[in-house]
Amino acid sequence: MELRHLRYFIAVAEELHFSKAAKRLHIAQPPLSQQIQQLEAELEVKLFHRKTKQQVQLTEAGKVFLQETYRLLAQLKTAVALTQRIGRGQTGQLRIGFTSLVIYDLLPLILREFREQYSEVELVLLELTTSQQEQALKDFRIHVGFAHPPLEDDTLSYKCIHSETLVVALPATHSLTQKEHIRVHLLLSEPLIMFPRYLAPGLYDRIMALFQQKKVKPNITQEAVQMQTIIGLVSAGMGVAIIPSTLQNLQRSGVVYRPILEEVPVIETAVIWQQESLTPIVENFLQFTQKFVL
Amino acid sequence: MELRHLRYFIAVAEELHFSKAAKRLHIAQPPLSQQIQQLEAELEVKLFHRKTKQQVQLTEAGKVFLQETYRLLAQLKTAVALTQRIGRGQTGQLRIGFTSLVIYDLLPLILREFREQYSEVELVLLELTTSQQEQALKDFRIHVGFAHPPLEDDTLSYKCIHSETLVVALPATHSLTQKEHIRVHLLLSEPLIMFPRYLAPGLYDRIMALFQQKKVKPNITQEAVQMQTIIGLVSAGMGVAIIPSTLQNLQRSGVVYRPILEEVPVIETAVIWQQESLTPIVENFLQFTQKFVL
DNA sequence: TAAAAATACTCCATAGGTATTTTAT
DNA sequence: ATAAAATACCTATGGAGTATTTTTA
Repeated sequence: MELRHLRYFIAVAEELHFSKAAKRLHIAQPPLSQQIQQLEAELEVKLFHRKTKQQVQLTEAGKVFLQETYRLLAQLKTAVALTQRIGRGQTGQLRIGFTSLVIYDLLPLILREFREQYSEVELVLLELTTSQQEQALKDFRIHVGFAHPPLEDDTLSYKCIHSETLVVALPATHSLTQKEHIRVHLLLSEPLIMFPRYLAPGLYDRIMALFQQKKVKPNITQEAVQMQTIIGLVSAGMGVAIIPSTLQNLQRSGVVYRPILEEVPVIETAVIWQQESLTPIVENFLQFTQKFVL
Repeated sequence: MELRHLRYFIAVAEELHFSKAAKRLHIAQPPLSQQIQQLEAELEVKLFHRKTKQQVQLTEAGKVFLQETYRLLAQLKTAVALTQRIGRGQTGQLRIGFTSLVIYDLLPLILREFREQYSEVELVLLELTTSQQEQALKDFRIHVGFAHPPLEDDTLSYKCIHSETLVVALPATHSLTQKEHIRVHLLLSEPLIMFPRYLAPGLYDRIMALFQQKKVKPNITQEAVQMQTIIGLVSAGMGVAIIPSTLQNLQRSGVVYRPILEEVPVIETAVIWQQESLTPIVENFLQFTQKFVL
């Protein structure tokens, strides 16, 4: 049995007239009669009453088979549509890794717009450090990540979509706010508020490196897991902080941001993925993120 | 798209190896590759990863399509099975008309056994007189009937499956029980218990005819709708009754049955049906009733 | 080098066409 | 006499086979 038999059967069952059905199917009448006979032979069931050659009528079995055939072809249609949507990356699941840094600006922006365009794609978000994301990609636990170069694993693909610098966050009342630019060594005497190193080892080390160029150690008095908490502590006059510049978007009264005078490392954000397991959905997402490259 | 494509797709998806799948399908490998390519072209979706020619892998879309295809083919299978059961008269509905006479012996016997053999056939029973059954057949309200010839409509088919005679039911205390056979004219002086004529006009008229041969009228004192009630009234000594002989099976203390001496009309029971609307289920039923012809 | 899928071609089975017959209105 | 399905026979598309190439492990 082939779908052809089912399609032809529907035509005859609806027209109750072989010649008209044949016309509708753009074939001649004899082959249609043959195909229906084949179908009946394979089913070992008469689908049409053919007492006379003039009046074609469905048998009880034929009526039931017609309903079943409708359902079957409708399901085939939806199955094909579903498969196509998946094949085009319009539906399915997308697992995204991200660092704590992108959570404040870039990621919400991208996801909001992506959601609009690909409303059927289920997004699963996992906060992971850069190196955790690399491992998660290799384990297929995530499809893409937002991380910060350099990567340890050079088999992964990545594309920078954003870069920023470091700035100093000062309490508004602090005397250093008088200056337009801050020299790092001026911060040595200040209590420094940081995040735990495990949260973003790369960023942490680069901030530390600023001081180690001068062969001195900063005076870390507080650690906070959330960037918002760090800014809050600064606002409260508990100390100063060195943070990526996008975090200036966390406008908070009592906090003033100042650029650093010295050469400062660039903090890059990149989408990372595995080229070998590029699914349509990931492809769409990667293409989508391009819109957000400055 | 044809079912062939789906069947081939399943083979490749399960084997993840074109050559092995081709072997399983008893075709050569190249045509299998072609058919899968056709399928992918029609869907406009890649179902298999074919980065290398060695490792065949399902894409996400392919995985979903595989599940859908399983469901589709399973449904086709059950649809075919259902259609075949209906085509063979093994399932469906059978609407049966019957007169009050057959309810006491013949019908329960037939239905009990029919149910066992055709457990999936839903039986719908309608108590109708012979002429009501004839009309119901023409209106397709019933498929078969158990009725009593002669029929008014000679376009209907019928087959006698049972015939019986009339007997007299007497109270056990009655003096006529002394006789082995009863003459009808002896009943004239007795109170006669009958059923309303509309219940079985043919039978009623034939009982009356017994008396009218003698140009006399019986003395009908009671009417009861149920045969069981008539026998009950006889048992209570309220009068005598003339009844079809199978009703002797209603054994009841205080009632004695006696044959009638005179020539008495034969009461026939026939299955009746419309030859033009013979469905497999009716055919099976008719054949089945043949086992009950004495 | 071996193994597997893809390509190129060849062939024939069968879907579909044409002509005709059968049958019922 | 007309109309419709079935039958008989023919044609040709395309499914399947064979030989070969390509590609990767």
